[in-house]
Amino acid sequence: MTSTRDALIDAAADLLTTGGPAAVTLREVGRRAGVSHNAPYKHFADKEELLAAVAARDLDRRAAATRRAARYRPPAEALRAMLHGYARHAARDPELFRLTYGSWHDGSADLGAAATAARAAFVDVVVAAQADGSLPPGDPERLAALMLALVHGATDLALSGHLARRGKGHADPADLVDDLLGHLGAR
Amino acid sequence: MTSTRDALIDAAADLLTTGGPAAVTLREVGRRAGVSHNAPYKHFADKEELLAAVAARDLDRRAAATRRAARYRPPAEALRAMLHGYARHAARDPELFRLTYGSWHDGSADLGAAATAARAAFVDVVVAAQADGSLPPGDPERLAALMLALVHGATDLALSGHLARRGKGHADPADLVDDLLGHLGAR
DNA sequence: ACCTGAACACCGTTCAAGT
DNA sequence: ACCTGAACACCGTTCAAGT
Repeated sequence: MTSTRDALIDAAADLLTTGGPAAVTLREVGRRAGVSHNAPYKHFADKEELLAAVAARDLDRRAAATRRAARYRPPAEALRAMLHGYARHAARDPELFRLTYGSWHDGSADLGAAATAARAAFVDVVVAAQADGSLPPGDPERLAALMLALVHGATDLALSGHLARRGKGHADPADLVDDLLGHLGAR
Repeated sequence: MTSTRDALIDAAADLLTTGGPAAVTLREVGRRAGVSHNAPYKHFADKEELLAAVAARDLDRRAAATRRAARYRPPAEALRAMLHGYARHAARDPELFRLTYGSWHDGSADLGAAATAARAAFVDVVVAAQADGSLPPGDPERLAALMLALVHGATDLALSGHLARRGKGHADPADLVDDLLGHLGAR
């Protein structure tokens, strides 16, 4: 049993993934959800709030995937898996990635909570990696921010074509993650 | 003497900076440039191409500012100044930053050339910093990519509110740049 | 409480025409 | 070569009304 609200979020996410932001029209969202073109206004204040709900759902799923990547693995390995997973997810659905980490939707408390939860899952593994000596000491939140910023930036630059594409300078986001972990002394 | 084309680019950049992407309408761009609402089509194939021209101009200016930041300074200091300048520029004009590094405008060869030039200016300083021992050896383009990805990611996450805002985990993009340089052993 | 259909203002783009 | 004004299709949003 999916509520109309969930059907609207599904439809919006599908349209975004398939056709980019321009394809997400409330008219088409309504049509796919089997309701009229302005039924969305009974569930969301406006289009931006609908998109914020799509982003919040993506963040929730990422946080879950991040925690899964950490299970049954030594911290250093879990760390690498989480960061690689971040880049892989973005490469698989660039439009959704851009929405989720795009311009901030102030209206949504859900989004803020989901973002905090996703970050917390990552910080936990950083703490564990520091405890077993595979990451240097220091404020774990700040070290986590360093790694998240790196993987986010590498991913975003790769998507927009601002990373050298070929030749000796070529590097995937995953390569840059490995470079950073190497410089940090993670084993 | 500014051509109509330059006036259109100016108007579009102004509107973007002031009111975000939604404020950039061809009608208002034309009005500010003193022409009709579809005169832009005589200079650009469509709206996207106009925005690509705005982005290319921004990249050119950044490349120039990056080279300026490197003059009369030891490499390690120049490096830090360039990276801090990157973050500062983005904080000063977030909308322009998002446009320039946002979804790729395939149509524009100018944009690709401008992006390559901006990157090259940075790589030169990395090479100099490696030569005087303030950066570790290795492929300079790849090391440059690591630093650019970090400052880009930190900046983008800060703009979208995905970086911890307060408390012990708080870190500016500039702080994360310094952290990375510290881990790389830059003096 | 949730939904519909008509309507409004606005936008990107096209086209025929002007100089 | 560059520009204008009218027109078209489309979109987000509002509103009065229905169950």
